[in-house]
Amino acid sequence: MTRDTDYAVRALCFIARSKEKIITAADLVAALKIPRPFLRKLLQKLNKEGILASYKGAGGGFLLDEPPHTITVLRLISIFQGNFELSECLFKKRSCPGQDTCVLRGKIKLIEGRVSSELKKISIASLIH
Amino acid sequence: MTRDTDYAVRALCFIARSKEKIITAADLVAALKIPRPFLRKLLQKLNKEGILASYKGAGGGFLLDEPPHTITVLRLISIFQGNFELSECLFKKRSCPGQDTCVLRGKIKLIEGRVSSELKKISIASLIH
DNA sequence: GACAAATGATACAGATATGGTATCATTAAG
DNA sequence: CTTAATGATACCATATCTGTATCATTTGTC
Repeated sequence: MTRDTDYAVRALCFIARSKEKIITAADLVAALKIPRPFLRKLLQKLNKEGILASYKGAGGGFLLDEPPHTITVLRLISIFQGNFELSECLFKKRSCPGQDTCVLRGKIKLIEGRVSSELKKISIASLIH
Repeated sequence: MTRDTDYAVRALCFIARSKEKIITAADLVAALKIPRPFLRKLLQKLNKEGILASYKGAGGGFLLDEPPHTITVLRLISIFQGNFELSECLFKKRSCPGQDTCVLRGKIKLIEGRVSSELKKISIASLIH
């Protein structure tokens, strides 16, 4: 997990806890000590993904735009780090040399699938309870 | 998995198959089309780890120095990519802000443990059969 | 309407890791 | 002695990660 994802989890947990109340970037900086410009970028991304609603101008800020149980860690990872993959085939176009690599890749994909489904079970809701 | 690890798996499978026969870097380059200097660096590392025995000079090359079933993918990953971790705590020294992160980290560690034990089951022996 | 408080958009920068290259030293067989 | 091999190292290009800086836009309040 990268810092993006980690910060996002913490920010979302904080926002989810303060139900209804609008939260500003400044609030989050104060509470979580995340570098401000970094946090802002990340909040904007969450907004574009439809996870947060944003309100501009004085009195503005952010609110959850989805129920906390639909926001999973798997999803956050895929937002900030691209699709979750433990291993990627190096031979997209070219022919893959021998079967060993593919045997390995097959086993890894299996593990990957299990991990994905575990990460999908971890939601913001499950973290704040 | 990085390219290092991937190449290492393929190289070791190749070497494991040609039992007894000494294998040179040139053989591997020809068979697996891995960039030569990159491969050499990686073979040296496997040698230092005791996985390969090396012989210098004309007629030299590499041999397995361990039975294929003790060479696991988990071990190769830890050699080339450091200890296997899905997520790392960002707050080594400083106090961790709130419990959410630790709750999350706990769940991730659990998944991590399962993945590790799966990766430990995949050995060079299991790949060449 | 002016001002202040907030987000939106974007460009830039430093550090680190990854993937790969180049070079020279060392060893051993013939 | 020459040639074929590995050992050791230093270097480089690129991408990603983490973070900074700046300006534009919107909105509430006086």
